[in-house]
Amino acid sequence: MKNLVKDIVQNAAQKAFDNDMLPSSQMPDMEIEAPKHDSQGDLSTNFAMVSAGIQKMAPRKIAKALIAAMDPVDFIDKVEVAGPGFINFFLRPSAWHPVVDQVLAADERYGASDFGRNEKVQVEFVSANPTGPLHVGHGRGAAVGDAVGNILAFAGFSVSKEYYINDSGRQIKTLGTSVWFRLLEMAGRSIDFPDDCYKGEYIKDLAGRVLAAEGPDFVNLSDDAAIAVCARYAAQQILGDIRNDLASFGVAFDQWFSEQSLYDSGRLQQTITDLKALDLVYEKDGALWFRTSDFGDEKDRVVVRSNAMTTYFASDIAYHQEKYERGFDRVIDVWGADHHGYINRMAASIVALGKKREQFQVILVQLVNLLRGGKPVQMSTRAGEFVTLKDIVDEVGKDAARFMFLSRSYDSGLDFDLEVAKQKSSDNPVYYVQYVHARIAGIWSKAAEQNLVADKDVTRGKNLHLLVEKEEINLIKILAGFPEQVQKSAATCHPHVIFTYLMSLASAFHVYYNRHKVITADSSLSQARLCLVMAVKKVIRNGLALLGVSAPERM
RNA sequence: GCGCCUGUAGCUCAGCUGGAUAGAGCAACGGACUUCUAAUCCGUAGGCCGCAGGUUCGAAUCCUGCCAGGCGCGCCA
Repeated sequence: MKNLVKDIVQNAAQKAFDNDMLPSSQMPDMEIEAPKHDSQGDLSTNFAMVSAGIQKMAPRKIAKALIAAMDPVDFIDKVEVAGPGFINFFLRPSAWHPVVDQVLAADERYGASDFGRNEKVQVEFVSANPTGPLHVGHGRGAAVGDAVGNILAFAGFSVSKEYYINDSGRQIKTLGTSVWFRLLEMAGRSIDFPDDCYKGEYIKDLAGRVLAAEGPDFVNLSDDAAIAVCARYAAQQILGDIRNDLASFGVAFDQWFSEQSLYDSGRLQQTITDLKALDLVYEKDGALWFRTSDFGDEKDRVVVRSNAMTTYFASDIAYHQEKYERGFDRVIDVWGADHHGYINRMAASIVALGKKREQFQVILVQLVNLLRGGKPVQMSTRAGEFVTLKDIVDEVGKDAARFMFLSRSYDSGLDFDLEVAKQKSSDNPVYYVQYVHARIAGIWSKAAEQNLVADKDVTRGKNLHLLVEKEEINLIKILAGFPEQVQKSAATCHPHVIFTYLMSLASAFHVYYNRHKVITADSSLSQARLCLVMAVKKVIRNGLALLGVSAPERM
């Protein structure tokens, strides 16, 4: 619709120039948009205002000339100049009816596009260390990363979702130590449990499982050997739990990438060799430093410590190089806001090794405030007391949790109230939207009982010309806007755009539902309305799917 | 001290690649079920868009400086 109107404007501008009503034929960078108020028409363009400089004329004069040059079009009711020079188009209902056909025909692909031109994008998210269960923050990161991946894919990007497993290094050893000491405690030894070890209950649980698997003689092993066994076993178990929790949360990764594999394959050593060959590193105080400050970082960073161990940063450089070698044009990392200090050095390393800055993007997800009935839930990671993602999914359900995580821009902190997320009421936005889907399903089953619709798989609308009510046209306008919202969401990597869209579509439907009966005595009109609400149902489903939320037939 | 994010209705937040009269939910008050699901809808009330400058025909939106809150500034990961 917007493109149609744009063509009309451009043709009129050309014609006005040909007739000497406008001095220049140069087209400005105009916008066609839906105005805020009904009195301002259905669509509006700022053509005249942005042309003022080109035409050297007052905007309202340009607008008048343009309208005068416009050919009459059957679906346009009237065109007028308003405000500082907006040109407002008032459309007839018939202008909007084809949208319903488009939705029904495209079905689960309605809203999809080739906007991304198949560009290969990798989205890496969660990537929590396998040293403990996922918590609320990971939940928000998981919801965001997964939704961004879905949205980019829907918008025509070739997307791969990946989880980076930090299964190497000190924290895994700490995990092994933690389990080992708990195990010794169980075996009756008196142990001073170290302060820097993990203290959660799950560690004791793991210790019990190791003991059961290895047998009573296990406690006689040397510390080093036992810790290695415990570490391997515990990391494996925890990773398995993480996979299960994410699966329950509706998140599926295309790839799980092990940090340890970078050591095993020699990829990490290769990266160090490359850095030396390119003179990007130097030695100081016995350590090897990367000249990241030459590429926008605040200071240089150590990649090999004076004890010959590589840093986490070194693994990450190798890992990101490996990503680009796999052919990704763009790499998106989803990180918690507390890691923002890491962005510049990562970006610097990527630029230093020959990629463009735009090929690396970090989505920083701000922190989650977990509340219960408006009061903060006290958590202490150190003491091992925290609400896990699994706890939340068990308590409020996958759909409510995901919808809540995606309801706000990740640039803002998020208040997540367990009581609200659990409520099956209007306080809870997920039901507001899902209810639309279920209501329409209900209407359709009633219609089927009355044999109103012969074919449930409608691929185009019937009697659409009968849709003339204000609420019906409004609904169709919103349906027409879905593809654009998907693109906006993809272009900005902001899933809450879809959330906001769904809320407005759901609201428009509820208004319509309360004011008009879909099934009436008039079977032709009923059919037309059934097609309209079916289109709404499909768009709700498509939008929810992007956010990883289900669309129930019944509630 | 430096960096990132945030500041919009009583509360939680949309709107931020500049446009017309700044929106929604919750909370408050008053209404609507013999009807396809009241998990809904309608109405009322509620605003120096943190403050001060600047750019512009036009600023919640862009720039600068303040103020306030959150987070971060390791040869940790």
